Amino acid sequence: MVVQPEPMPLRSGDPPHLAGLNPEQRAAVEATDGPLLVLAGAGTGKTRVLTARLAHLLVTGRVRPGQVLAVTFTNKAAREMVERVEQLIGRSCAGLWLGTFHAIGVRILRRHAELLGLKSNFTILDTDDQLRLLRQVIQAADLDERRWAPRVLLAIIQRWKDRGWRPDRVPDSEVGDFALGRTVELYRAYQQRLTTLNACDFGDLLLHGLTLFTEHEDLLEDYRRRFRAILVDEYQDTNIAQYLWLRLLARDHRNITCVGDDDQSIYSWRGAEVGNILRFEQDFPGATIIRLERNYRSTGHILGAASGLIARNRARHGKTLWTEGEEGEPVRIAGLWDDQEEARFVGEEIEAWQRAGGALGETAVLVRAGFQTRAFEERFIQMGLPYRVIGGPRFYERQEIRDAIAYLRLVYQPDDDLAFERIVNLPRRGIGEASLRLLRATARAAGTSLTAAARGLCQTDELATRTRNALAAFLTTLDRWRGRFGELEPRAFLELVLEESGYTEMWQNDRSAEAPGRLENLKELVQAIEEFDSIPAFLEHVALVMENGTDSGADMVNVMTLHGAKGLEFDCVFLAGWEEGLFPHQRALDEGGGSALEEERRLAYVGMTRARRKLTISFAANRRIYNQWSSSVPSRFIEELPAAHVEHLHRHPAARPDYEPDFDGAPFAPRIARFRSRRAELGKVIEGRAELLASRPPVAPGRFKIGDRIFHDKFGYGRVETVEGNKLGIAFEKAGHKKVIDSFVEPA
DNA sequence: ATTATGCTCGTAATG
DNA sequence: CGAGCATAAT
Repeated sequence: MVVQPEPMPLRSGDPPHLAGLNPEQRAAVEATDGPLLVLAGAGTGKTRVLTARLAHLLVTGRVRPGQVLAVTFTNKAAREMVERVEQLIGRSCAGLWLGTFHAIGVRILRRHAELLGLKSNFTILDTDDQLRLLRQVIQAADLDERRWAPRVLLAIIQRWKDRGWRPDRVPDSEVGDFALGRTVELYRAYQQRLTTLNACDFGDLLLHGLTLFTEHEDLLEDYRRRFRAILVDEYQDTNIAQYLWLRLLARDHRNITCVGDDDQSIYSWRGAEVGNILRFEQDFPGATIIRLERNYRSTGHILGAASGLIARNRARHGKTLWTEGEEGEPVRIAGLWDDQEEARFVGEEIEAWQRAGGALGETAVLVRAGFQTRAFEERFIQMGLPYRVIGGPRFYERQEIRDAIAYLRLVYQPDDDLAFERIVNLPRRGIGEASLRLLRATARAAGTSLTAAARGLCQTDELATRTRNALAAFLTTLDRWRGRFGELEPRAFLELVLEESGYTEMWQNDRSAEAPGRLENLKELVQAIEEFDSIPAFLEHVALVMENGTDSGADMVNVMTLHGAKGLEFDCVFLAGWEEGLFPHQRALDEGGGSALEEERRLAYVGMTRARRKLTISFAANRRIYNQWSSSVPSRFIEELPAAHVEHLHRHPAARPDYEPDFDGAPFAPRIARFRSRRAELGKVIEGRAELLASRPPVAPGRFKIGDRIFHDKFGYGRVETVEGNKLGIAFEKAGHKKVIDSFVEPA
């Protein structure tokens, strides 16, 4: 049965967590046990439903906090959820297992580390550490690390871990040419090194969990009994390993709620599998599926344009967003000469927005690739337009922060060889590569850590006296710090280490441009550590989190990548650089098969649905890439937008008859023939329309006539009864008579 | 041990 | 073009 949803009247007796929910939302919140998939379109109140459902479970007494497992994708989302739930139920929900998969993974792993041959104080490695380690592994296998790049191996191993494969489980068919087909051997060696280092990488946090569960039935039973309700946010972003976790844990009671939007799955390159959300009904037979399609965010035109675009994808559940809000302005499309003109155009538009009373903080410029932000930054600086770039290198990934943390790690864990290598000669202590090689060889031969090997080596005369003294002094300093480890507050301790190590001084003496910023960051780190009771607690936090401290309060234009914009919304959004090769990105086009292209299209959809009121899409005919000019052709996504919701502001610059594209040396070169035919089309349209240049609609308007059989994403099959402009009256086979906009409908 | 020079490579970025 | 890394030169 399909019912056109009506806003639910407020019932006076409703508890706060149910107040103001629409019928679908309410159904999702109140659904009883069993697998439940909530397909929540952009701006349909997904977070609201998730928190309300959690509150509902707690308030009705169906579960106690300690019996709920709730997973989110970012720490930020986790924090927000705790906050909102506590607000809804009016008390603390301490004891709740709420966090990212990885945070929950660590928590479980620390409890049972010994079952995996680890100590419970194991270190969590980041990408940098992993690469160092893999380089060693590749070298140890007598392979040329220039031919076989550690990065590539890391990607391969990560991929395998994402799928839940330990070295013994990697299918033969997946062993590629890398390292002459010895990848599994390298993977195994890497895991061995991790164990000796008492370390895990991020993939292990999930993979080891799976090993625990599958090899210790009793333990799995424990957790199954413990978690009587499971909630998962952003299900479209889960990887196979995470899916396997959920399936194991939910097997008995099957009381699992997943919330997500297949149309917003944009992280396959990070291991996410849209398949998980598409397959939900097969994975959890008898599952209830609830669609949230009422959008509270965007205008009708924005929604119509975005829906028309995403409808081109095949791999999707299919939803039709609708709104009771106003139509608003059509989505505007602007063709500019080059990236600078694009930046100028956007800048002027933002000024106009501001003059009309709009806030800068409510505007955003979203780009596909990081380098695109530069043109905007330059222009905004020139104009004196306040802006901030969101994203960029994260705080804890910065060199100086990683160095400082390496000091703490080494003090806390003398066997942390990676930390040792990082800072043993930083600042310079005269312990060079040659000495380090000897140290490594000694450690390896004795099967000990570098610290232990260094101690031994200082008793012999194998090292030059100078080096030996330097090393001995370093070890003594470390031991002194270790002596004061428990006695000082974390902040005082960190300050002591930074001071006595000469690390701060190193940057003070550095004359380079970035040195002041680095000192600034170190200060921030010192501030940040104050919130923690102990250094170990701080290290754990750092390994898992550490946000980029941005002053999100200030009224500034937001500039970021499309990926970075997921989950955010703004009144006025600019989507820049809609050109073939850039967006969709060439890599996606090269891949063939179409699934990569579909992900690009989802990315476009995510970008468009960030906008509440005003949406402008732009493209440039010429762009500098790697400091080389190259010509481009408008993105296919522009043509795919339903004409009814779109307005063209400029004629395409490349439509000039005298325009000669220069595709030579372009990193992503479109086909010249394709370009020429495109130009011919654009020329024709310009003749027809002086000012407004309409894109070629996917199918000509007025394409439906009375009696046509059609298909609608939401209402299914039907027959056209009336036609008024772009509005169709349809007799649906299942859903009765309805008026719909023709862009939501396709010929059956 | 540090510094200079040459080479390659270039989508997105959480835990 | 320029960051990041590896090798060569001092």
